[in-house]
Amino acid sequence: MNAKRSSVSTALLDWYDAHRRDLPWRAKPGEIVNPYRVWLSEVMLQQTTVAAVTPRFLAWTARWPDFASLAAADDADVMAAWAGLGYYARARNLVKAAKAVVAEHGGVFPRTEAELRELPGLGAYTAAAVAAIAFGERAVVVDANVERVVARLFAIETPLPGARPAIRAAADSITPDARAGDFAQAMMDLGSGTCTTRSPKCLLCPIREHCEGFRQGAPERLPVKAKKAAKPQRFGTIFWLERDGQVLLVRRPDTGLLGGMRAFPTGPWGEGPPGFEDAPAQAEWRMLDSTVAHGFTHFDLQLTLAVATVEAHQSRVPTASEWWPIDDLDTAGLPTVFAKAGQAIRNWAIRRAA
DNA sequence: CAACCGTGGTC
DNA sequence: TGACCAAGGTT
Repeated sequence: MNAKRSSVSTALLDWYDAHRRDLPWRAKPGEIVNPYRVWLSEVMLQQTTVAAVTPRFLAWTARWPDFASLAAADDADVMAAWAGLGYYARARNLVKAAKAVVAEHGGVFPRTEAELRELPGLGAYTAAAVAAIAFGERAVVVDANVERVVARLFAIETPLPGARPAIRAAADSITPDARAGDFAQAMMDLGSGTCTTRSPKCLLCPIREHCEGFRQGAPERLPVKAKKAAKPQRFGTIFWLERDGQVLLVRRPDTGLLGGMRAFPTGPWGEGPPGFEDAPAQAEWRMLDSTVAHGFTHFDLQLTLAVATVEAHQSRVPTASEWWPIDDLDTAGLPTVFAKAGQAIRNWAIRRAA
């Protein structure tokens, strides 16, 4: 083992033993690791903060505690349980992967990085993290925390994403053969609490003396990142169709934006001014004055709200739709953009009634 | 390989 | 307060 690998990993693991965070998916020292919980937490934590994941992880594991229960779960229930977490392909892939574990692996999670990589929703990072944390395999685990720590430790100046190969090689060079899972979690704890994006707490860092970025001064400028393109603005209309205290919901197609989620009917979102063309039924549509704004990863959306009421007998509506009690709308599992719109319309109705 | 895919936390 | 960001994956 090279000298830097040994000294960095030893210092970091000692620090981890003393300062590790107590998280619900983390086995306590001496406790048996549960691979299902490790996998689930890793997927939930993809591009998602610990603060947002923690309550959702607890609720999810209470309802679906293992691969078998998740593989047998109702799709609509799973998607509703994921509502608000974003990147909904993760939920669709969780079910697919759980079914594959039951059907193709006899209910036992594969333990090598290569086998894990074959399951839907497990990419390079997650397969390595599960192999290391759940099964103790030596794997090079590189997430955004590790990228930041390593870019500073080795003073890598190449901008992301171009620096990925060099960062991965550097991470490999400091990953120990033993305790690879603890090492990965130590790097992530260090990155999230100490080697933070804006103002790293270098005086508290256990590997400061090995850090080239610290030695040079101004480690916070690393890693260098390419500038992001401005987000385009799009417009759309959503349709609130009410009938006898219920509102019409549809299920979005399984692919694409908000795929597989319950939603209000809506036309395509584009440049044009909003209109009534894509209404789900013939009715006296009325456009509300206020709009709802929502930001997605790669565009900003301004939604116009169209409302109408129909009588029970005139209920010619899309086939893949359902009437949902308005008073129970919070249980429908709507993605945040539609939850916002629904709340705005209910607020409008309350003001109007007053 | 660059575009697509969400949302809440954080300062 | 808005801009940036987070335990990324898929196509």
